[in-house]
Amino acid sequence: MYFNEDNPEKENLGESEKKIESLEEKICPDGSIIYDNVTGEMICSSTGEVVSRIIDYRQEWRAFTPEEREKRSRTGGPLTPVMHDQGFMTSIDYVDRDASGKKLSPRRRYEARKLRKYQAKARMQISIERNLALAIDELEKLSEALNLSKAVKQRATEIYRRAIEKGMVRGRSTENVVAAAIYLASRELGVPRMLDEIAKHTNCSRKDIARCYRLLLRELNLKVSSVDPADFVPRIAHALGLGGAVMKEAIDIINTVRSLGITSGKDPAGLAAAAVYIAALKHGERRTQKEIAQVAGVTEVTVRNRYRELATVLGFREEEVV
DNA sequence: ATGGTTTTTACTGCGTC
DNA sequence: GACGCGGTAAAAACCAT
Repeated sequence: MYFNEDNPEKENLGESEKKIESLEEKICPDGSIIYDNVTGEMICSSTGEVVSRIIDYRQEWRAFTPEEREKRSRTGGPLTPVMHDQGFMTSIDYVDRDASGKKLSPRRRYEARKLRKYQAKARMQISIERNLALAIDELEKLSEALNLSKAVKQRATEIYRRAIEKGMVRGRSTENVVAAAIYLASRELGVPRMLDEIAKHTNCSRKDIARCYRLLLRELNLKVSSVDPADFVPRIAHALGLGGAVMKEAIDIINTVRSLGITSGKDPAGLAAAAVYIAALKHGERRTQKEIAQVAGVTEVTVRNRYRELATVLGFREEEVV
């Protein structure tokens, strides 16, 4: 069992998501379009042909509170000033005397103190910026390897920034936190990457990333709804060269089964894998359990177990379809 | 720390190509 | 015989208490 929050309802989506939906209707009136969130292709489920490639209209950041919205809008002047001037770093002596050794007046002392305080803050800012720049480098490389969308990248950056502002990176490897941020961001945006997949491209173990991910959730007070198994379907089907019709079928299977309680507590990738297996069978495009398990990131055994459950619930028998 | 649930690992038998 | 599939037992992983 991976994540057993049980939250079947979809988060309501932003304005721009609606734009995509209306686009779907325009192209295919029966609504049977599948959006492949890996390639960004729209696929007609009846013919399986790629209808169009679309770009992601969504903002690459999300705001949960008005303050955040304010903070993340990039129009207008920068709210967190970046210090270019190294000369600004000249430290102000902690002795309350001026250059000639004379004691400062109370007024000037106050000002000096204020300046020191501001300077400390600025120094902090700079160290954060420097670390962030390094992290963004790593993040860029990783998301390149993982084919991540801009939105996910941006969100991951935001998450990392908040993590570092909380001082969470100290004592942890940057790579680890970056990986966790990416994992978190990809889940938030409904394009989940699997832990193993991320771990494969880093020097971090899956466990480390998972631990770090949990920490991020806790420290930043973030809440992520459980992964929708259907989100995995396009990835799996695509990797096996299966068409849109099979994807649609698999998603249908998941949706009909969703309410029956079989899904809770189970690895969503396993369920998606089994659904694709059945869907492929139904369409006479058999793929072996081994193949599916491999691309889904689960074991054959898990595929089998989910398959068995699905088959009994759906009353599915292989002989029925040829 | 402990227990309960789930996945993984490893191994076996059976049927088919 | 190799391969796909189904099953099982024991280990490992995960979450909650």
